Amino acid sequence: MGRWKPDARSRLEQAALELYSERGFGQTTVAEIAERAGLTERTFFRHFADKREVLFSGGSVWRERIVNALDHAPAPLPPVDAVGMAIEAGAMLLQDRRNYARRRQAIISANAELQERERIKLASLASALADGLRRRGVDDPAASLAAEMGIAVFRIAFERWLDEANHPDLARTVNELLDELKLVTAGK
Amino acid sequence: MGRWKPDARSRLEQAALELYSERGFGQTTVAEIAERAGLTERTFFRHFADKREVLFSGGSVWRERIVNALDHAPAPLPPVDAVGMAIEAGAMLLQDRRNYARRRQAIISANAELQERERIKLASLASALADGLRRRGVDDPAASLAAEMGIAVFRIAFERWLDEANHPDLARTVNELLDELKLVTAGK
DNA sequence: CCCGTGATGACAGTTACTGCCATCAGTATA
DNA sequence: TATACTGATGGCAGTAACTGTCATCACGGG
Repeated sequence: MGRWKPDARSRLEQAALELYSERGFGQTTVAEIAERAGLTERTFFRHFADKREVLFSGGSVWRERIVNALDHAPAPLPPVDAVGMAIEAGAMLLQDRRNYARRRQAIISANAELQERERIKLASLASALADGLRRRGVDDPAASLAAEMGIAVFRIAFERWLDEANHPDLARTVNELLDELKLVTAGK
Repeated sequence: MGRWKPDARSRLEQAALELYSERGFGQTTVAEIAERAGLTERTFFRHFADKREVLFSGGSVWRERIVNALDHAPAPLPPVDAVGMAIEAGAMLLQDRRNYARRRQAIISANAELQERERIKLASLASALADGLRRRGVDDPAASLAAEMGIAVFRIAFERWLDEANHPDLARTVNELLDELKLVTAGK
């Protein structure tokens, strides 16, 4: 074994999740997280830019999956549906982690700063999706609009999937909401 | 005259805007803002919850105007168009303050923390719009979706209005983007 | 003339975050 | 085998955002 126990980063993530759950985000200090992970506060900030980021850095692979799915969506697909496919791909990545997602979301929902971070991450994803649409030849503002629609649909689908028992399938919920979106914008 | 110079709050807003413009948000301390306003740091935090909020608290009347416009929109209007009317009403409030809006937005665009705050304010407005739609008898998820669409349209319209000379009218830009949105969701 | 009220100042305390230097196991290299 | 290098960590001091608490004192009402 090396000089230090391995997986410092995941130990920090684990410790943070536990402490944020137990006492709440605001009542947890970074020093406490580091201590539970067997590290120092300074090391925490080497792995995560700030106290909030420890809950979000795991989302990078999820994001890449979505952007990648958009790049591989069939070319003739209209922008909204291409985005829909991408979001579905992301949904599948979450499908079998509902318990973890619930636990994490309970922490976020209880704290305004964490909600800010979550929103900006989704905004950044929307921006990446708009870039992807432009790579497909979609012009602005259609690209920006379709991307934002996709994120809005995901957010609402995710919320429903988490707190209602009758929405067991996230990808399916995304699709239903996408259809609903089309009805709503058609003026129904 | 009273014991203190009046308008402490607006003096703080003014000082903050100046300093954020001159040195940037991150390079400005609250103590400096307070000093320029002829007050103390402690007093700053009595007027604003945090260093960011000083740029956003003025938005409360704007928000009320929008929600109010939604409540007064013609009853038979489909949700998306009712939201569109509300956003237009908000747009008119900004129409003759493009210079101020540009200056403020330049500050926000240069700082991630400020973008987080801006996004969460818009998210909160979306939530208020969804509430308003429910008061009009619109069911979920149509209410949430239409509200989010309205905010997305506003964001993109606002951006274009600020940095392009050929979009001089914000309300008009909102309307154009709303039409574009309908085309996009229709699969065009 | 006194008394409560409200906006402010003063000050200490916590904690998120940063910069800088030290440490030292493992690895490559001479 | 000796030496230099690297990378992850610890330690520690410093800044600045925020909070709690108490003091001050013009103003208005009684």
